[in-house]
Amino acid sequence: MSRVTLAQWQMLAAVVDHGGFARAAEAIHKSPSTLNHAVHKLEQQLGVKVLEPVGRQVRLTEAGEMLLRRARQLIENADSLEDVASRLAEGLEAEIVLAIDQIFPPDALARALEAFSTSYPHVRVQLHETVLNGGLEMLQDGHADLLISGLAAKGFLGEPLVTVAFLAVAHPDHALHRLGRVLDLRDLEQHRQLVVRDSALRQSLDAGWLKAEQRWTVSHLDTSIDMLERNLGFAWVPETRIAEALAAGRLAPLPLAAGARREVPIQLIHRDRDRAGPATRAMARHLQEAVQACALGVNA
Amino acid sequence: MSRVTLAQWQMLAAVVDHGGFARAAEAIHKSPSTLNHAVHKLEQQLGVKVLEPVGRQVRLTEAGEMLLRRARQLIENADSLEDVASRLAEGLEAEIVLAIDQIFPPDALARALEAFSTSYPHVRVQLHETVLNGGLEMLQDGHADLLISGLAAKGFLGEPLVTVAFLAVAHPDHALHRLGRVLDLRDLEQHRQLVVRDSALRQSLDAGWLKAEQRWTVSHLDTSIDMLERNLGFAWVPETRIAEALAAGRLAPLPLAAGARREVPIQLIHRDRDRAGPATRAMARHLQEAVQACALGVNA
DNA sequence: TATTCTAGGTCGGTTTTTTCGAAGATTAAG
DNA sequence: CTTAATCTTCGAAAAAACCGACCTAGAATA
Repeated sequence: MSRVTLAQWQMLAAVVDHGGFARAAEAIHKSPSTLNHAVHKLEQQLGVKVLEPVGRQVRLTEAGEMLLRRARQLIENADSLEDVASRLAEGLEAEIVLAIDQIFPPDALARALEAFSTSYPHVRVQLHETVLNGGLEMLQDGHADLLISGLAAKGFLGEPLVTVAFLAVAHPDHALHRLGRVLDLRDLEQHRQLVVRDSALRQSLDAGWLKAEQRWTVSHLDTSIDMLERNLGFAWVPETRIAEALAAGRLAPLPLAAGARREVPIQLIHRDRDRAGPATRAMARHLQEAVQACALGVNA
Repeated sequence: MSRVTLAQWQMLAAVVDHGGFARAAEAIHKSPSTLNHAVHKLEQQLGVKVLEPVGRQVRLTEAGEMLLRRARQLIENADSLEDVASRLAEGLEAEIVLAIDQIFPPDALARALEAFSTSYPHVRVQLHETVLNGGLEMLQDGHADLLISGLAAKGFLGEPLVTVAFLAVAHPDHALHRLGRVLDLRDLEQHRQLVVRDSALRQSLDAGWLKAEQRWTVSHLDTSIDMLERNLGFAWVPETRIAEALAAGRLAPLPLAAGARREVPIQLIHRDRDRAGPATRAMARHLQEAVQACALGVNA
């Protein structure tokens, strides 16, 4: 089982690129005989002539041309691999774990991830869509590098990111709308509220803000919105997520006397800001920028 | 400029795959200390720890996992490269040159090329679409490995491949059709004939079968058919190439007294059948099979 | 035609790298 | 506390890569 080394392919490439053994030797700081030896050994190992004499020079054979073309790719891959390693050596993370609360606008998330993936194509991203305490739990257990949440984490420093507006809404045909008047909390308690289940494993926070008699708990915000549109209850949901449904008349805001709109400040929280690697920092920056870009996009 | 060798990556992979230095050493017939040295040197060159001790064994670090995943690809590419070389050593051609007369059905050609490319993905194919003597010239000059032509090549052995039926056709509104009667050659001579230019560089065969007063010569059969559909003349063209146009009424066969239909036997000719490499032989076989498959396809 | 210059090819010795076996250190299990 | 199974370290031996000097041959030149 003979093995051609990368160095051999590189030397062959050098000879071809610099047009001769002598020139190539100078370029890569080797002696001509070294190159000669390496190429001949390569030919012997493969059983294929890659260079043929023409006049007093050499040029690639047909087979050599084909092999070298592929060998160049191989060399490039090897370089790329070492490049990745060198970034890793500088502290770049191989993987970063994100805990993002479901209330965070998906547009901004997608934008941030896209920007991140172009700067750090080799860093894997693990994305957890959390709800309330679920995100905090991941942060506290050290299972997440970054958390985006509407809750404050004790003992962690967060940076304000954006405020998400929650709107109490229901289907236009919902009984609460049929009342045709301003509503108070007593009215709401008579009807079914849709809440999203806390994703925490240990201590689940009670996510309902109301003691509605009937309550359905779902795992994902999307499910909740889907149920709203099917007129299965009412709920507070992020305004940006239902903008289209409101415009199309599939949902309508409830005319509450107070509290129809809740502004929840969202924070970006590092597990350990000082020890965060470059990828984590970049991801944090991209998330900030994405939020602002989306805000501008809405205004424009 | 430190260079990690393929062997180093392979040893790392072996340690991981066989679950330890000792086992891996046995598997690849090296001593454990060799593997240890190689991996440590790798780590030192990259500046990254790839293995970490856990108990009395080792396992991949996060970074190591990522790097090894890519390294495996690299190793596979290198193996593939040497594999290609070994086939080359056995006489496989790096490139085969085909001279295919334009009258050869494109369907069959495409089918053959597709089949060939799956069996010999690394062999480049140079395809020359020739006309009449042009193909013979390439064969005689040694510029083509295989020729498909309707002409017989002196001094070369050909295998019959298929017969192509040529039909004299013109646009339905063409003056020849308006005559409304059976035509003879005198009639044709009064009108413009479209002929395809011989692609030979040295001795161009006069491709026209008629001494029509007006003649347009084009380089490609497709151009000729296009002109026919634009009612710019009449011509003999392969039936299979205009089947659709005939069915759609864009073209109509000329009612000639004789010679409206010409059967031209097509041959497959090797430059040197005995010395042909495996790729050339395979290509010849695929061409034969493609022709038969297409014939069946038409019947089905 | 003879000369000279400029390539690649060859050869022996030197230096570097790789490899190995043996001894040391560490940890899980008995 | 011993034992067995790991990885790790170390020095020497083997292998290889490397170099410089010399050889050979084609191409340009006088």
